[in-house]
Amino acid sequence: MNRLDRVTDTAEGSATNRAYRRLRELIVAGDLKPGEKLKIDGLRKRLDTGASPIREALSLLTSDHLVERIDQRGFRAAEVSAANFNEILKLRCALEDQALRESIANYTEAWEEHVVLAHHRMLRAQNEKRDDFELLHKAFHMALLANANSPILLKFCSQLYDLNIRYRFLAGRALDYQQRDVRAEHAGILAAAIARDADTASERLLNHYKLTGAFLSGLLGSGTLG
Amino acid sequence: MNRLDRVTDTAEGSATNRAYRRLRELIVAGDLKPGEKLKIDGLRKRLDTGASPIREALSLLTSDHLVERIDQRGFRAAEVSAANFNEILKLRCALEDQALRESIANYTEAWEEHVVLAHHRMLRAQNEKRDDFELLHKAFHMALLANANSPILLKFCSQLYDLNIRYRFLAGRALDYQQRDVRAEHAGILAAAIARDADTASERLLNHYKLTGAFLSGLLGSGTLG
DNA sequence: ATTCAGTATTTTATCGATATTATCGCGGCA
DNA sequence: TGCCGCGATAATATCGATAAAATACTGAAT
Repeated sequence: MNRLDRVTDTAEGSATNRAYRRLRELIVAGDLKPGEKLKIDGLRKRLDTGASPIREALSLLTSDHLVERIDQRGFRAAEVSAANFNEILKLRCALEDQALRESIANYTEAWEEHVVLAHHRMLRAQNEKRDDFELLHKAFHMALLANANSPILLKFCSQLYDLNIRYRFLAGRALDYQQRDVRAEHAGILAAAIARDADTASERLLNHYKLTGAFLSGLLGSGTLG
Repeated sequence: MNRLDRVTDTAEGSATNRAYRRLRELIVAGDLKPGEKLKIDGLRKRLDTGASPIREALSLLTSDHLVERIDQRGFRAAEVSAANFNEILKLRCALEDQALRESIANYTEAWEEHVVLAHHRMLRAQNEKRDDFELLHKAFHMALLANANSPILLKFCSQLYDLNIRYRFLAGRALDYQQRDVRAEHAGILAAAIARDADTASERLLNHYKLTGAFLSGLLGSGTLG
């Protein structure tokens, strides 16, 4: 593979990075099912790359709790369970509460503008039903927390976000976002955040998660998921 | 390398696992200095193994925030800074507070016995000045939190513990544990935990961390490190 | 039928080699 | 003198092959 081929590849960066992003997509979106054995050779063919990048990408994904590594017995996609889902929800609420409050405490105009922009981009994608909505939705939520200036906390939140969204995909993408006025919830969080009202912002944010959580928890309980 | 050689190796498990453990030791103990470039070939010779296990171990360590991976530019040991240290301390307090309270809320006799045992082993190692004290010290703290039944939270706490202990090593192992009656602090935490007094236990645990934290923060501020 | 041992097959883990990329140093030029 | 680009060097990333381990399979004995 020479330089020119590289450029025309679907994504830039090293083969490992591409494999990492692609595999994460596949797991989060549920194309690789929970508990499924991730055979190197199969993935090698599927992603059209060597075994080394695959192995390294899978190693990286173990840190995101999306892949489990069993010594000498390869990799498998992380299992899902109601307990796991509830743990993620609880942790998310605790960590994002803290991050959002610190973010607001460190208020700057630059941050406010970033958040407003992220919200607008998300809204636009939502209205146009563009397929990058999920990406921008995450970007909005991360933007809210970014001003906490706490890289580790932010990374934890990002990981938990991905773990959570995986359950949304498993439950069926269409189901959840029709039921409520999610736009209003987002707008409410944004408004409270830029008004520097940490209590209200946090309450709305956590409510936003808990509503989705209760909905998904119901599905999980009724055995809809794997 | 055949089967018999494997068994006589310093540690068991795959080459990747051995490299992972060894590299983590080296970084936490400060033998690999913060910010130091981690050249594959150098480590390959130092640990007497191939490049693949080294790369994979370094990938795993990035998830522990002990190694930074820069695409196409290799790996380096994570930097240290006062800001980073304070972030770790703050997060640790928040997460361990939650974990400890849940652990106590889920009280069982089996858990109580585990904690008592872990405490005793740590104490014995401390009295005999054995070199596995650090390992047993971590085991005691993790045992306190284990009953929260929250694997992700526990893993976060474990990672933060390692990140924190790294600063202790960098500051010089001897310095901190002479100043206070750490034995009494541990005993106090244990007593409150098995008395199921979550408020007291958490207060003592957090104080335990904050005392060490203030001490190290002082050293950091005076430019003793990095 | 069931269990067990031994064998065949699949899969993982690891090595050695190569291609690609970054880095360093030197000489020419403003 | 200082800076830019080019070539040499070093390091990374990746591949293909092999060794080691686990899994699946077969058939005999109970």
